[in-house]
Amino acid sequence: MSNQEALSQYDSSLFRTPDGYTSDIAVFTITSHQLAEYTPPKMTLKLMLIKRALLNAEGQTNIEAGKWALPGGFVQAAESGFEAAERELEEETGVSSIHIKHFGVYDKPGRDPRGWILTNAHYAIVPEHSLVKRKANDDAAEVELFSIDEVLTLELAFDHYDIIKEAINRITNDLLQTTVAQNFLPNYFTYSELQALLLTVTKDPAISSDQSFARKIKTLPFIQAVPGEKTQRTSKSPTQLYEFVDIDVVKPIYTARY
Amino acid sequence: MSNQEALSQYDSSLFRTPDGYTSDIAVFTITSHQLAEYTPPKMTLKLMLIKRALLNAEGQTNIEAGKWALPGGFVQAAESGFEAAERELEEETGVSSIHIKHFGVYDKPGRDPRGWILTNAHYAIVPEHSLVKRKANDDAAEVELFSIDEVLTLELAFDHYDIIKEAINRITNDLLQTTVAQNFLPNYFTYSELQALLLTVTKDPAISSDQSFARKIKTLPFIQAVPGEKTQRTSKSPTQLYEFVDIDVVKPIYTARY
DNA sequence: ATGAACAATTAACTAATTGTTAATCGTTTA
DNA sequence: TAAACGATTAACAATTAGTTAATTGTTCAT
Repeated sequence: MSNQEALSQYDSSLFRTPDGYTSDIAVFTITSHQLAEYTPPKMTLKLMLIKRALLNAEGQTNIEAGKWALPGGFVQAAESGFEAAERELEEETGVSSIHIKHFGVYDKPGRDPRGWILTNAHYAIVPEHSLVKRKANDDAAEVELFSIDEVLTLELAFDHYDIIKEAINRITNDLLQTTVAQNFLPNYFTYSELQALLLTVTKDPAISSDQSFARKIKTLPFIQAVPGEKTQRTSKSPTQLYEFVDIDVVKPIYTARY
Repeated sequence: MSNQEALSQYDSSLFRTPDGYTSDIAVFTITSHQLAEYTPPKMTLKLMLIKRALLNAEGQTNIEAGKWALPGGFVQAAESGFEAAERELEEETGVSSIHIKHFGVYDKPGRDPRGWILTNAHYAIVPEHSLVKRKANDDAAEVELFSIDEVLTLELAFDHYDIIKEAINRITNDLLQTTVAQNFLPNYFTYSELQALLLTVTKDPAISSDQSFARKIKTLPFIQAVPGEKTQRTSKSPTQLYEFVDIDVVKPIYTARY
């Protein structure tokens, strides 16, 4: 009794199967405003959306045309949903080998009027400069960055409201509870750059106080100073550069201070 | 140019679609050994697996027969993957309205020899007593609980090794960084019961020290003492009972102590 | 009754960390 | 040459953590 034997008896046409399998990507970036030279940046977390074109590549009326949506597309049989997300992100923004993370599946019956279509939701973190060379493809009429506050007020396609809401929630938690922050920063960064980044998603006084945060960063086991490396990009006096150490940290909420 | 018009032009038979869509559930429970009356319990985190039967319901050779696997099954067109997980968990264990959480999709090409079959991975938390009345269904020859250490040494079906590894990782993190622990405990619990639970996934001295933990629990904003409620189930002298308060907590790793 | 046993709780103390304000440093620029 | 300013260090009181020891409340064996 082998798997071969079992396989010969299996026939997927006996029951209904999905009509489509897609991957969507919430592409986050940080826009960094440096008000003047030698000052720390002010950062804002932004999400990239595309406006769905009126006509698709075949010249037919496009589904959910004119609404804002996450970039994405159909998964091919020879790839995983994750690989499809990588491919589509590359097609959409020209960015590859970047941080992408799966965070959910959206499959509520009726979510897509075309039929039983499932989507994998991912979020990606890309540096701002890589979005400059983004190009609209056939399906995407416009591409734009929205701040976290404004994005949920837009008219969004399909169930992308729910997906985006969860994406924002997820990246906020991950930024604070994991070391994904490193994907928004250069390899070597100053304490004030990391601080500016974290302040896009929290108001914790332990982070917003310069003195406390500068003191704290030296004790974090997943960050280390790079000996001798300094920069002047955030201040006139040369500032110590730090880098992430590749360990993963899980800190219980039961031992934190409140 | 309406969605109607666009829909009439959409034909999913033009491209290949998945051959099946399933949901699997990693069912965790805590087995609680109370060594004697009036003592705190020793707890162990366990995962429920089923041994795949040699023949399926139709009397045909079953796929991946004889291996240990996560319970699960096909998602129906009228339900979401999450609802399918709920339904299957209920069929498998008789448990409903319990904590279930989606944590990943497994869709690597070739993962299932029957074709392009995707699975949604969930984990569920069920009280130990509910697994007593579990019943084997047609596909499941045997049902057994395995400790976290031994489960990864078994011969597992499909890519369930990967799924289980991630499930363990996820529940460990969630137990420490969220308030899911409440799903393993009675509504009112003592500090030593919560402590025993957390010690199944961490060795943090701040948790393993009775004195520190008993002092700390009073300051946690998501746990409160239930006035006047005491129990003797963990000690001869009546012990204060606590309950979870329904707020969610996100504590940055950047402000923790190391 | 009496005391041993034991989990829960409190006390007490030292060490470490935090929030805060103030001072100092290094460099640019007017 | 000094003002400006971010980075860094100093200093200190307040809080918290880790630890050991003592106390409390109850059961149970004698």
